[in-house]
Amino acid sequence: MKNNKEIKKTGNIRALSQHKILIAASTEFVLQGYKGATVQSIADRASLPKANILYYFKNKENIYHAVLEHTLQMWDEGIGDINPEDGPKAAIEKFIEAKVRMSFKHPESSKIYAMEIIQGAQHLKDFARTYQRKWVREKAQLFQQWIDNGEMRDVNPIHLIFLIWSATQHYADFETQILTIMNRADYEDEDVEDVIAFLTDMILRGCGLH
Amino acid sequence: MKNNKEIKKTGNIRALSQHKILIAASTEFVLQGYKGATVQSIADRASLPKANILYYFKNKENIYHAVLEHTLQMWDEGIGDINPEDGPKAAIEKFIEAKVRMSFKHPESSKIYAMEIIQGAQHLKDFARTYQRKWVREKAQLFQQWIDNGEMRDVNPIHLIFLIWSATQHYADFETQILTIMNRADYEDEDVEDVIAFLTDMILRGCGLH
DNA sequence: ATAAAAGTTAACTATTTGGTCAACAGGTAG
DNA sequence: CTACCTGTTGACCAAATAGTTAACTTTTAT
Repeated sequence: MKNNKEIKKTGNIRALSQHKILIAASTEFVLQGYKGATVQSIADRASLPKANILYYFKNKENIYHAVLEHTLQMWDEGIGDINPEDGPKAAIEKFIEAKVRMSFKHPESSKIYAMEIIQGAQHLKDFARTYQRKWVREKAQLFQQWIDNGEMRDVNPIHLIFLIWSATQHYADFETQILTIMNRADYEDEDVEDVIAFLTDMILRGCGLH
Repeated sequence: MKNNKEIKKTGNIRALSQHKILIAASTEFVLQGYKGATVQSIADRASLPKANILYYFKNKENIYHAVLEHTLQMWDEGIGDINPEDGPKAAIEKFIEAKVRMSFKHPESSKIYAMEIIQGAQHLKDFARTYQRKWVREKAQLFQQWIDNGEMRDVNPIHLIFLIWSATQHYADFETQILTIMNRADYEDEDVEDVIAFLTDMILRGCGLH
């Protein structure tokens, strides 16, 4: 008696609670790290009793897994797949724009991802080894074709991808530092456009595509 | 009876032990985060009994502070101060080279620094607010002068500094990911030169300085 | 030679924390 | 109405861990 229809009410409260917990957990994991985030602190942030958290997620590691999965989904969406039809200029423009918007919209996702990688990617090794490696190689090959066709300068495509990743994610991961240096409390909408314009300009020129 | 002369032998074992502990602690903090790194794990890695660790450092937070201080010293050295005499081209070249070499030589420092910032820079707020903000503004002004003199393209100097920081540190912080994607076990000396060449080329072009 | 200082270390303690459990509440289907 | 499933929650426990203590050894200064 558990078909998809019946999960309207029951499934609703489940999904709602789980989502609330996920958001709270994300914040805690970013702020305190995996070990530093306690089930109690997640519960407090979600305004639920601790036992209720453990009712929805078997244990703390499960919560973290769910958070990571959520993060990877974000990554997938925000990566702005490169389209061969576009040619190098439009492709790079779209890619940079997608990643910058992503960074400003979901900084926690970027931060959790970054922390996971910095600490050795214990939970993401497989992801990087399979999915991500394939993605990078494919896109690098695409850039190489454009280079061979004389459509853009001869730059190392893999390093180019790394450059775009690092430069865009920086605004999410190092948010605190950047805001402090710029003496601001928060980013403004304008900042997003500024960063897109700056990075697009710099990198297109670097590729001989201005 | 404690003048500087007497600290030759006594000070030696102190300095030696403290250094050994610092190195071990750095690794543990990177791998496990602040809360996740236990005094015992640091002791094990340093091959010392736990009580000995607490003899040299009053408590865990003290160890972390020492590690952070050590990291900031690294940062200071590795930042390769920008010299106004050099002009924009040489200045950017030197800056990029210094930061890239730094990243490959002391990835743990970069990682600890990155984690601290990502988590909200609780221990580094003052550093960023005073020292770092001043540094960035000074250097930005320098770039602005070069721009005004027509010595380089009109690009936002602050974002330029962020770009160089992010692109260079990426190879330290995301080491794991990059190696996995490139299907390698470790970086080679050659990689350092490749990255320096790639980033210098890209960014100089972006600044109209090729 | 010896006293003081510095360093070493096992054992212990108080606290924190992940996870369990059992009792209870609320809604839903037949 | 009633039996069942889902969800809620306080109380509890065992393990982990930061930090203390006190006994002991080694080094240094005179």
